[in-house]
Amino acid sequence: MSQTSELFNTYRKMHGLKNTEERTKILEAIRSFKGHFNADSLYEILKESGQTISRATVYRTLRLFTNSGLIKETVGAWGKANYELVDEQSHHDHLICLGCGRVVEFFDEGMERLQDSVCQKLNFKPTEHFLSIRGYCSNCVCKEQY
Amino acid sequence: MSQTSELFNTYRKMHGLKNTEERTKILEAIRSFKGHFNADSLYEILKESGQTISRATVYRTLRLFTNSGLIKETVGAWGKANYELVDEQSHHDHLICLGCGRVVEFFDEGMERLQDSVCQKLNFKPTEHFLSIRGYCSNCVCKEQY
DNA sequence: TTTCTTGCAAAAAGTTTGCACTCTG
DNA sequence: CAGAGTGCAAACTTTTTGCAAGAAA
Repeated sequence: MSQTSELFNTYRKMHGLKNTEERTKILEAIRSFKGHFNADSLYEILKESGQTISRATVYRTLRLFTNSGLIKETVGAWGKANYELVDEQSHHDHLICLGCGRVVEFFDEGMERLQDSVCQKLNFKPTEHFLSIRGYCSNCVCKEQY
Repeated sequence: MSQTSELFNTYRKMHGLKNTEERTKILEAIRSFKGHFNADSLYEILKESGQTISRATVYRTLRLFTNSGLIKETVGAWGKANYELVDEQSHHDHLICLGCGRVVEFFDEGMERLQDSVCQKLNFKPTEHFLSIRGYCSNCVCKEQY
């Protein structure tokens, strides 16, 4: 059994919650879908794979998974709650487009090194960091309103 | 004239926008109200001071101020867009010590430049960023062995 | 006078909830 | 069987938009 499933099962048993087909399917969808998602995109992914689960259940399950530490809310664009699978292995930073809402993950070696050197200068021993840059992607930069 | 007003006026003239009482009042309210706010709290603050401005105008003005760089969206509470006044002087990133919990603010010119160059490389036009580094400060680094 | 702004009300977008029915343990 | 979970639809919250009237340049 996978690590994420265990994490959830522990939480589930601790809280007297039940194992249902819906929850299993939603977890599978999240794990097969690499990257960021929100309630609506998850709902659509499930629907496309022929497994329609009501929006209400999707929302309820997202809250449940968040509480159990399986997924986490991430910094996103406007208005919507954004999530990603919690995965300590893969570090990346985020570009968040305020135009289309897309979140692009990136990794820049120079940035990592510079952060280390800044830490050294400040006598700080880093263990992890979180960097998000908001702005407009190439598709949206020209459409910027107002 | 204040720096923030100038910032907005420059943007305003560049885009052929007009100066209105509503915009002035909203800017004043934001500046007198230290801290984070959202569309609704701003609407209420204005209403309490006897200057009711329609919600539509509040929302439109917030978008305008955001685009002009006067305020910025911040990582905030659920579901709502959260804002704070942009203060160029006090832009900083965060070092968060996992030992003592202290948050050290820092600013590194090279880091700012590198972020811009990464964005350029990825064809992304940045408006703001958040960087937090977790780790151990010099006081705590020696106690880290448990 | 021309163009931008505003308020209103309606609509859209995102999320939550009550209820009756269904399924897990 | 009891307690949880689900779908549906309605309700709610937050934000956007069309339009006619009003104000700035």
